[in-house]
Amino acid sequence: MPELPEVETVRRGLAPVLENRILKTITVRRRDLRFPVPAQLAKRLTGVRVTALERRAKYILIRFSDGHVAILHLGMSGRIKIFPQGHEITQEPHDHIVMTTDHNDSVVFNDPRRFGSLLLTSDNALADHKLLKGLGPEPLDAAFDAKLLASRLKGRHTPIKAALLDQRTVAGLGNIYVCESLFRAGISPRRQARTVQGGRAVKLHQAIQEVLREAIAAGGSTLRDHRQPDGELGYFQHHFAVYGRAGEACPDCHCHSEKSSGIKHIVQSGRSTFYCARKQR
DNA sequence: CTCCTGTCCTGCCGGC
DNA sequence: TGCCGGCAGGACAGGA
Repeated sequence: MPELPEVETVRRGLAPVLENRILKTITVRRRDLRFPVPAQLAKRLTGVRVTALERRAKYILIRFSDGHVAILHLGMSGRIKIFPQGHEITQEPHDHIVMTTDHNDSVVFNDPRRFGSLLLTSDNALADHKLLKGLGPEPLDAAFDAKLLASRLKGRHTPIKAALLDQRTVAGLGNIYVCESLFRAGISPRRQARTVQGGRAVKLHQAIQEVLREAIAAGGSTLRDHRQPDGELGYFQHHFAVYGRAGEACPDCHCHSEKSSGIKHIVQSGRSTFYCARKQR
């Protein structure tokens, strides 16, 4: 589920609840997530103050005053629920981790498919952590420009769709926002990555940043289960130009007519791709 | 190295 | 109505 905009939305919802708070209780109901939740996690973090919530790619980093850093990934179906102090905590299936702060707010990590993970490291080991080490640039950082994107795509003999899904190229894009970015840039998902240089790289860079910024502003996209931590729905899904719209006409286009059948749905490296063959080359 | 496929897990939806 | 196959927003591990 969650790509960069959804993860950023979760981070923003979580920050006011956790920052500068001491974790009073941490309950791990299921440890067998994508990676086992460290057995000592609760013991290490209980009674420690949270100093900051950050995001790197699709990871949420929870920093603690003693140098610990918790690395949270929501996988495909992970969700964060917040129960403000005084509200009844309703339990649901797949509530794997529950924590409560010294303000009596509760934070619940729910993940039916258990592709998510919660790991623990320390500030000085963070940069070298195996999950973070190979990640490409943050797409919304100033350091990420068209030139850097082009250099990351140079020489790559894989479709641009696959290259952008690869977190080592740019970190944080997933299936939806890759499709949407390629549409906006007018680039076919089947185009060889190495041919996205010069003007095409400029357009793609701009499209990626626009799509991500707009999606964050909309609180992310809600397909099945993404909600903001306060329960509000994200609404960027209403702005999808191509994702999930096979057979429809794409915006301002005559791709759906007697002679063409609208937005195409193909499968690339095992994932659905949606695009307009008329606008994307 | 790079690239591609299989795999983990549960829930839901459409078709028969 | 009920069952079953296929598919889902991710990304690692391992093979070619």
